[in-house]
Amino acid sequence: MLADRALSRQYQPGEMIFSEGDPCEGLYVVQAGSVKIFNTSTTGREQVLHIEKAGNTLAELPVFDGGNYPASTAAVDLCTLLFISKKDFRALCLERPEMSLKVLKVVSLRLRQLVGIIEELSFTTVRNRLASWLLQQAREKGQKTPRGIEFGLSINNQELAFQIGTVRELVSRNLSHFQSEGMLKIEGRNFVIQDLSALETAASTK
Amino acid sequence: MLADRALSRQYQPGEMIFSEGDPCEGLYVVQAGSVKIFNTSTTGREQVLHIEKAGNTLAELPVFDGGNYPASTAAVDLCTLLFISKKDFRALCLERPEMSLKVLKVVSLRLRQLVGIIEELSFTTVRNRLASWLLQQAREKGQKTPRGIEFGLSINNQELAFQIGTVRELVSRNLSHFQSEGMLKIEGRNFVIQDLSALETAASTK
DNA sequence: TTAATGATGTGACGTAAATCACTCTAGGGG
DNA sequence: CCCCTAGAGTGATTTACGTCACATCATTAA
Repeated sequence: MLADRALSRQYQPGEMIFSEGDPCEGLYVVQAGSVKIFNTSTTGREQVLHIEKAGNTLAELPVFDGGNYPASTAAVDLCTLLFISKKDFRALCLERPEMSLKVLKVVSLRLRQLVGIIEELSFTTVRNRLASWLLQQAREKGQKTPRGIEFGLSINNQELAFQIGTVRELVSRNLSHFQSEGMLKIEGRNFVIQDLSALETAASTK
Repeated sequence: MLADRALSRQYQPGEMIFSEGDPCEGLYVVQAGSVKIFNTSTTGREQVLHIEKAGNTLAELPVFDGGNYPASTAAVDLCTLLFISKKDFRALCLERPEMSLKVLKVVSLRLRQLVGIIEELSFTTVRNRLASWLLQQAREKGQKTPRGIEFGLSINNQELAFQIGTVRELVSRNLSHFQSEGMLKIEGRNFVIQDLSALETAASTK
């Protein structure tokens, strides 16, 4: 069985799992916690490609095309990852064809997300992307209250900036704008969306 | 056999094959000519994701995750495409496991390219990307001559701009710069790279 | 209580990018 | 032969972005 040969390991928050350009040994399954996949610029900026939570796989691609990892991955929380070697996984795919289709589905979804990121980077402003990001958070974990839609944030502005492809300062400034325009209220790390439709307008490109 | 149920059709240069958001019916194989896969902004700009030449497949992703096409595709040249329905292709993958691995390899490569585009859009300037693009062309079809590395271009500046995610004017301006810096000579649609290493410097982010 | 640390908010500034508005040119069709 | 058009080149301008510098605030450690 596969699990016999798989290797489980724990990573500390912030710890690197692998770096862009590293040779690919196999793929990972996130068992607990969450990890971020990202690129780094020479000046220290980051562009987050994806956040992967428990239950999902990670780095499926280089298993099949033989190349190196195209991006880096680091633990966000304390997390546990299961490692499966390239060889074992390929064997499994040949043995069970339906497994391949599942992997294809995962990879397809990822491709779709990357296309979305490219579209955003090409055609939208930081303001647009930040508004979209807030709406996304609201959808995922927002609570409807009399004051609006509320949710808490576990990351700082720096990390948020990396997720929408910009820098800390612009996040800070644009959040201020949203507040002065009355569509958002921030208390510490608690966010209240007061005017959803205004935020939706801010998220759209026209 | 698969070919029995597949449908071949010819497309005129510039003709749309499908548009972003269209429901996915199946995938295509490029038999002749080439197509471009791209996104469009509300203001009419384009971002080319990939150019697909004869022999390659197209739109594999939505076959497996069931979503709509995430980008548009149009014929560049006069070209012929073979259409294979979603159902037929999925059946084929289950029947022949090694087929799945091949598709996975293609999709992985595509993913890798998209990550590359994101990295470029996030961290490089138009100048960098244009230099990279010229180097890429030189590698693909450049001829070494006494004057340098020569190649012809079949597309106009507008199309070139879309491929590197910018606008016509910036391409024109940056090509002028490269010429006045002595690393490039343009005669009509014929390009001569006179100083390769200078162009490589211009392509790198430092 | 104080010092130190990390995150945030913001003004000022420089630069790259996009847009607008033209001009110029070459080539094709009438 | 001339007109028309598509593509290219280019100045002027505006806007968005990123960087630097610094002040503020909260939290923690000493």
